[in-house]
Amino acid sequence: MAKSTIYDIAKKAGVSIATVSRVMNKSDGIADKTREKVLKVADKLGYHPQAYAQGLARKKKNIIMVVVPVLSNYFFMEVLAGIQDEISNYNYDLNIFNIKNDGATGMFEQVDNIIKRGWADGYIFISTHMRDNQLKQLQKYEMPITLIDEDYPEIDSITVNNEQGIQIAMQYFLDEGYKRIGMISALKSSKPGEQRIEGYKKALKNAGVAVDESLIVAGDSMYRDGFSEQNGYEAMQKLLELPEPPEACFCSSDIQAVGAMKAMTENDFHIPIIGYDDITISNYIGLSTIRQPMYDMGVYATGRLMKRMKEPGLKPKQKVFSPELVLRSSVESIPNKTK
Amino acid sequence: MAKSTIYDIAKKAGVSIATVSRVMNKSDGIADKTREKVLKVADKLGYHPQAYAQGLARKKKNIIMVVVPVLSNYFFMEVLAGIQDEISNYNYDLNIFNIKNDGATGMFEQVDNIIKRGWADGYIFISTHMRDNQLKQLQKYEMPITLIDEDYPEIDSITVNNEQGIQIAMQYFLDEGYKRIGMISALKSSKPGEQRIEGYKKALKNAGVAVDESLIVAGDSMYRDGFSEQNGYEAMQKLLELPEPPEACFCSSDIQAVGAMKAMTENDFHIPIIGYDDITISNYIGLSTIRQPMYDMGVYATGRLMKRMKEPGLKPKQKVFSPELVLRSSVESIPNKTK
DNA sequence: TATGTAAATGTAAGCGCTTTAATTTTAAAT
DNA sequence: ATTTAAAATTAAAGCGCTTACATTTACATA
Repeated sequence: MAKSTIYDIAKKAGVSIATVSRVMNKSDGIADKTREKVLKVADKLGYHPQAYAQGLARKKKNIIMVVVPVLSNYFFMEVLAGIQDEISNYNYDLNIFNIKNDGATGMFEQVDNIIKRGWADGYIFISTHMRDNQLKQLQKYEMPITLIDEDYPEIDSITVNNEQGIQIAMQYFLDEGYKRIGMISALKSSKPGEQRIEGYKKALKNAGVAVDESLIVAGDSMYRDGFSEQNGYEAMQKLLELPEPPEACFCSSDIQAVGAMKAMTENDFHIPIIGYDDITISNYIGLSTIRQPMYDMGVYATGRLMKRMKEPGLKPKQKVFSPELVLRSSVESIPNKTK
Repeated sequence: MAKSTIYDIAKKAGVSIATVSRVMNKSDGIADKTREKVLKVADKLGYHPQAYAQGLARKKKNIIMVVVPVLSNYFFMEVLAGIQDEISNYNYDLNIFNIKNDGATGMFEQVDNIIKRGWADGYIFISTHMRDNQLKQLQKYEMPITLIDEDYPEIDSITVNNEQGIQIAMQYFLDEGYKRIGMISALKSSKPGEQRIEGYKKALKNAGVAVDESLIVAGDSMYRDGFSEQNGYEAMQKLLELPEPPEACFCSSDIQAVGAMKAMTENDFHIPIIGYDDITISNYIGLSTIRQPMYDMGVYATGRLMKRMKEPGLKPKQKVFSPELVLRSSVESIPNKTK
């Protein structure tokens, strides 16, 4: 079945292409009889408007594009679920574009190209972690953009107050009387990596506790910037090998905490641990965590983008969600053999 | 910055649009001097070819589209990671299209529309579970398609021998001397749901063990067709409430097994359990499982699709991967209080 | 200097659709 | 039977690009 065009339908139905177009677009001013005739032919020929031709002729693509640096990641999955659910309330299709984080081409260049090429009517960028001057550049394309997990004053953005999140976790530990608190970081040079380390130090300082740099560790595998089970596993190994292991541990992500817990089990040495994110699984494995409302962030971001697409003049808005401490069995202390 | 077209560049550079087009496409037969001149202007005006116009003019979009019914799912994530990595070896962009599984519009109608609209040069459908006559329909669009996790003789497909997988797991339990083996299913009416139940029964029959229907259970929450932690949790609750609980348990997916393990912990009643998939986390929580080479499936599917795009005449090929039993601590028996 | 050839560039048609403005048809009003 | 306004339809331009074909230019050869 060679694909048919609007011309084929028009000819076969004995009308002009304009009429066919109108029928397909459900625009009115078409006699019922004509509509039926056209529809019947279109159906028989398996006709459907070509997305690219439509996109060119209209100035609209009816596409929202979400750009993520990596797919296999819980955080993105949850956020995407929110976006997905919310977008189904509008007449837009969702396209996910996965930019390569291979260093060969920078994040920015790729994002820049995507926008320039005009793929969609609006964009959501998740955790692309671009620099301010780069974000500024994007802005001048005058395209509706919403940022998730990063912010820039002139673009709509959705973030979580990370510093506050860490603060809460650390405060809990401090209140419990722990002073030597380990910190499992990820790629230290990544923006979220940096932020969390900073928050950790700040919390300690506020409590008047000296920072012991040796308690801040990351694993060696840097796949996904270190936000992986393996990385957490390696990091905890290191912590436990310390002459004086920490009494408790804060972890930059739940997924790393999963690895860290394994390391503890294997070494038969358990310290209270708190992760970050509250991915679905955490609830099932008893992992305490700082909850980020990932799903809600996706929903909110989508709503905001839609709004901006309607009213481009809107003043940029920075939405900051608050994290929340969720306590589960992982903070119960289990008697350990003394080292 | 109003977006510029090829005409703007041509005018400003004092050449024809054909020349600009040639420069942008790196086609040869362009004097170095001209190229530089054009490039400079293009750069200054922030020009980049419009994807939709290009797609229309050429007949090629340089896009591979992966269609999935749901995103927040480990299986898809892993498969996608494979696709993603493999595709980066070719000059194609990856687009993920997420069809809504809301019953309002059937899977098929959505998939059909996507193909008809001509979004991409090739498609990969993951777990869309369409019926044979529907798949047959798609086929006549003569578009390169590869199926993952479902098969149809006339379309390239990648699957795992599910029956074999269950067989292996059951055999292990039977060899260990268990006779009352529970089966945590998912949505029983789903294609994979059915398959796994069938495999379970077959394995028992082969071993001459009577099937006890009350040992085949699913949870009540049917979000994601029951392939969720919650569903597994509920299912295991049911199993443990049985007058005579099973001695071991096979689980349709790792993610359900995670929930099931929680139920066991809460009830302080442990039986050996084997999941299905081998998602990354399983290794870290000691979950035994039947490994599906998800990543490899993604890689293979992509390679196959590329090949078909080059040689459309290829005879359809059904690739079947073999599953593998991975034993971890979850099959160790832990003494339980007698009920 | 005239001529042939290859390289460089330009012209214009066309990809499949939308949409404005113009035209034709229909039906209501006189 | 006319006139007229409204409804239905069509013609044609244009969306931004590619590309086959035509034309021009540059240069070597006779």
